[in-house]
Amino acid sequence: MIKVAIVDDKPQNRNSIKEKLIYSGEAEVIFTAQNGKDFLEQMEALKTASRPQVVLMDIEMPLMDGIAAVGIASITYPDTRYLMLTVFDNDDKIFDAIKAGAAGYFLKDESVEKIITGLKQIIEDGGAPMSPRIARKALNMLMSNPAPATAGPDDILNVLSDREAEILKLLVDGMDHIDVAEKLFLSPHTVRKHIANIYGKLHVTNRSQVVKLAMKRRWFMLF
Amino acid sequence: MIKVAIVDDKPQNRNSIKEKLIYSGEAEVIFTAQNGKDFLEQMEALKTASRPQVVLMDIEMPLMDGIAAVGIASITYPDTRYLMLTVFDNDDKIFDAIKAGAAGYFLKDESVEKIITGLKQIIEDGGAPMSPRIARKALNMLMSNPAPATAGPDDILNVLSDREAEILKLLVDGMDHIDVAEKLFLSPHTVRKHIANIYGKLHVTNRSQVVKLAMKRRWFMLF
DNA sequence: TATCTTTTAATCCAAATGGGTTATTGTACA
DNA sequence: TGTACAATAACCCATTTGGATTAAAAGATA
Repeated sequence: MIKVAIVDDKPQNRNSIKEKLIYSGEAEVIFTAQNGKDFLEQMEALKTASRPQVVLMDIEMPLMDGIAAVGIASITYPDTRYLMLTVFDNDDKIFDAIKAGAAGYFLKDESVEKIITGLKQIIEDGGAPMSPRIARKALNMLMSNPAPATAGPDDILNVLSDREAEILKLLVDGMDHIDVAEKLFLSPHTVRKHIANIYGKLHVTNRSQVVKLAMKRRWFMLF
Repeated sequence: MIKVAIVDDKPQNRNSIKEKLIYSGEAEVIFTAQNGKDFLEQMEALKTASRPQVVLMDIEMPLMDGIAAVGIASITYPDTRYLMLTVFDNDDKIFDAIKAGAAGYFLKDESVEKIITGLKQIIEDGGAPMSPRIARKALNMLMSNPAPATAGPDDILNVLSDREAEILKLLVDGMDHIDVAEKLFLSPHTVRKHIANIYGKLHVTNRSQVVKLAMKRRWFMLF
């Protein structure tokens, strides 16, 4: 049973979706809310374990709309997934919602089967219901803000030597060249030469930039 | 004029694309290369400012193929964008190339207009040419990559003042205290005082540690 | 063997950094 | 109206850092 919450300002919408989900026997409706503010208050009142796994959230609502609510909730309750409810598939607000932290969306007149399939999918493999057009737009956004997980630890070793990679890892851990020298039984001079070579290869000019790059590319997953 | 490099093992392919681009008057071909290795050597020989903005890269080539080349180049030259050249739109290797760091691809028999449009787009708004099918696949890959987002009681703005957060962001971008002072019209003394306060609040002792922490917690990457 | 790369180590200098301390101004809050 | 805090700015000092250059030894490769 998938634990779901429904947020919509129109009572008939809430009830219609709720009944569909309950009738399917696959989902259980933890609570319903009338707007973003109401939703956040009800989430706060619940214990962690009893919070919904998925929230179906209308975009346009009074007091606090769905985009604002997702923006907050996706930070404060990151384990819950957020799916928007919309009438049009080409709504620019869908994209705003994805930026705010929504995983995907359903059309309001979607069949029960499609909704249930989508819910299962998002719980099981994280795949979110989304049209190719929106997917494309979201991807562009992710790609322009350089990508996580494109280059793994293997790729960095094609660029840096083993020793350089070893030293870079220690730099990322916040050590200075003296610490590194002691840890690796090297002269501080040697360590500094390696660091200079690393900067050259990665085209950065200081410690912050190289740490940022290494973290962004997730080169050393061991922390 | 968009600065482009072309990498393809077949001379007639290189020339055909090169002439199309030059004829359009929109792009300038910085250099051409025969394979991945040749490409990397020519990149290394160039000064940063004169490197291509976009590289059109064939996938299958002798010595070093396009995927391996992009894997390395997207790390060593992250400011350059990489677009693959392929015959088939459903080639699984396109997906491998995207994982390695490519932004998108062109079909080899694409019209000049489409190529120019694609090049402009990638420079201006980061949008990469890609079919919806491939986009969806790539998006799923990126989305399944978990988002840590452990905000809450730890939320950055509850700890740091607005000014401190502003300065921290610039530090993460690799600026030193002089750069920050100029950017914010402050005295370098003031900036250093803020930095010291940030370190104190976050319990770190140097630049690397604070950059690592900010990146790990994703404080300044709302996506 | 000759050559290349990696790793090691050193020198020099100028600049940036970290760790203290002190002090003035402005704003918000009780 | 006083007090707290944020933001501003300055001073000190020792250490770390970045950049440039040189060079020796070990290992791999052709």
